[in-house]
Order: sequence, then C-alpha cells, then structure tokens
Amino acid sequence: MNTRFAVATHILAYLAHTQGQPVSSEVLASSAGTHPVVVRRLVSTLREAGLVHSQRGAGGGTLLARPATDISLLDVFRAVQETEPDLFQLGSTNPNSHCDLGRVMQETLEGMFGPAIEAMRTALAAVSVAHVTQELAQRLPKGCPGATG
Amino acid sequence: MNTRFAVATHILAYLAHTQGQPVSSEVLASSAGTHPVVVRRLVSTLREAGLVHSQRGAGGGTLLARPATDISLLDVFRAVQETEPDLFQLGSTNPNSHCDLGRVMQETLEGMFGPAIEAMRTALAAVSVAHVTQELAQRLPKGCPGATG
DNA sequence: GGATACGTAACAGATTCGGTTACAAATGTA
DNA sequence: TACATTTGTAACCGAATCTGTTACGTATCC
Repeated sequence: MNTRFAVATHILAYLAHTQGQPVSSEVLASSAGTHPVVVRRLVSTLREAGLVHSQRGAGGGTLLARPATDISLLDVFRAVQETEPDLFQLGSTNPNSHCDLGRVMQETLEGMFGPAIEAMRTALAAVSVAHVTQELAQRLPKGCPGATG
Repeated sequence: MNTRFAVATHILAYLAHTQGQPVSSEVLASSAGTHPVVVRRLVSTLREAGLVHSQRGAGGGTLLARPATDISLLDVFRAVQETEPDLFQLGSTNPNSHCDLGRVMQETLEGMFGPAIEAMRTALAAVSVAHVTQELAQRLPKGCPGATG
C-alpha cells in the first residue's frame, strides 16, 4: 500500500495541534519525512475533499477546514485512497463462458468482500483526527516540541 | 489493488466445485480470464500456504488441500496479500526531530489503523470458500456448466 | 518591489503487476 | 522406452503507479 493515507493523517494530526496557525508545506514535509511538493499534492487532495484550506503568500500555509473532532480517518481514507472506482476488483471476466461465469463470479466476490471493506470503513469512521492527536500527545514526552513545531 | 486476492478466490471456488478432480492451470486460467502461468504462480503461493496441492504430469492439476469449509477468505488474503510486513506503513520517519516524532507518529498511526485492519480480518475470517461456492451456485442459472468446467 | 509560499506541470528512478515465452522436471499412457 | 501432458520457475516486457525533484506561474504579506 502507498503512503498517502499515513502521510495525510500525519499532516492532519499536525494541523490539529496548530489549529488557527497556518503551517507551511516545508514544515509539514519535514515532520512527515517527505518533500514539500508531495505534501502540497496531498494537501490539494485534502482540500478538494473539504478537509483543509490553504493560504497563499508570505505567512501562508494550510489549516484544518473544520474541527479535528469532525474529521474521521474514513474521511481521510476516502479522500486520498478511494479515488479508484472499486477497491476489490477482479481484473477481467471470462468472455468465453456460456453462462457469463466471470461476471457472476465478480458479483459474488464483491458480495463477499463487501462486508470486509464495510467493517474496515466502520472502524475508520470511529476514529477522528482529534483521537490521533490525543494519542500522539500521550506518547510524546512532556515538553517535547516535536508535534507543535 | 491488485487482482491476486480475487483471482485466488476464483480459483479456490472453482476447485471446490471439482473437488477430488485435478484441474489444470489452463482451465483455471480460462475461467478466471488470465494466463496459465499467472494461475501457476498464484497456485504456487496457495500451495506454500497449505491451501492446495498439485499433481504434475499428464492428467495432473490442482486440488484443494482441505475441505472448502475449512478455508476462509482470511486464509486466502494472508496467503496472497499479506506477504509484506506491514500493510499500513508510514513511508519514512523524521530523523531530525528531537523527540523522534516520526517514530511516535508511526506507532500512533499503527495503533489507530490496527483496529480497522482487524475488523476487515474478522469479516474475511467469517466467510469460507464453501460460502463463495454456495453463493456462486445460487447466482448461476440452473444446468449451467460454467462453474464446473 | 521583494520575499514567501502555494498550485501545478513535468520528468526521472524505482517498484509492482500482469502477460508472455521458454524450458526443465515429473507423470501418465501407448 | 518414447511421447504427450502438465506443473514449476526463471526471465523478460510493457504498462502503470508511486515518490521525489525541479521548475515556474501566481497569490499574498511587509
């Protein structure tokens, strides 16, 4: 799996700490261990999903578009990962079968995988960015400036 | 996502229909709409996981290694998809942070994603290959030879 | 006007994936 | 034994994806 979900959550958790204060892509990239442009690309996606908004120019940066308690990991997952139409998709069907076995098999598989995906979504929906930030604060040593810049 | 999970389930569901009768990679490939070598590669993985076994030579093919009721979709998922160490992994940590924020963030994210993955595993564990075959039989028109070759 | 910082296009290197060819090894059958 | 069949596996190709990077236009603040 790619790193976008994790990095996006990282970014949002960071922003939750500095809410009201714009954070530059350079700072976010440094914290997430990646390149500023990678952050800006991700932020672009998050902005389209309505999770953050950005300010251009000097002193600009990115902020949360709504309280961290109102952003679930499912929101993040949908924004950065679920652009593809079908998460579990059979590559191809069998055009030779008289009974269209390939199509039926695909439908059946989707019916079987569906509940698994739904279970994952439910679990992700139960966790907010605020939860992540909270958990993060507990794990960080006291007085550590890491999470707040 | 790649097609291995779906194709592997396709293969196993097919074998559940013809249990006791070896099925060649060519037949399986035709049913799944892929290439025989792709099937053999997948079967190789499934064999390592103890889900199937194969017979070489003329009249050979692949059979289920145990009853279809004893093979869950979680078994399949683990066999073909979870070869990588970590499903959700943050690409890199932040070596510059005084507090090792990157590492803490990664631990936190894993703690948050874990339940989601576990929920998906639980859902997959609840479905057996026999269930898939059963569902498939219900969806196929009566007397259709598709699923049994 | 200049510094700052975003938005985005473009490109490169690495990796993954599926398809294909090729060939050795094993196995059943005449 | 000779041959056909089928697996097991290596090797390679083309496509796609992902991450990192450079470059440059644009917006904003001082």
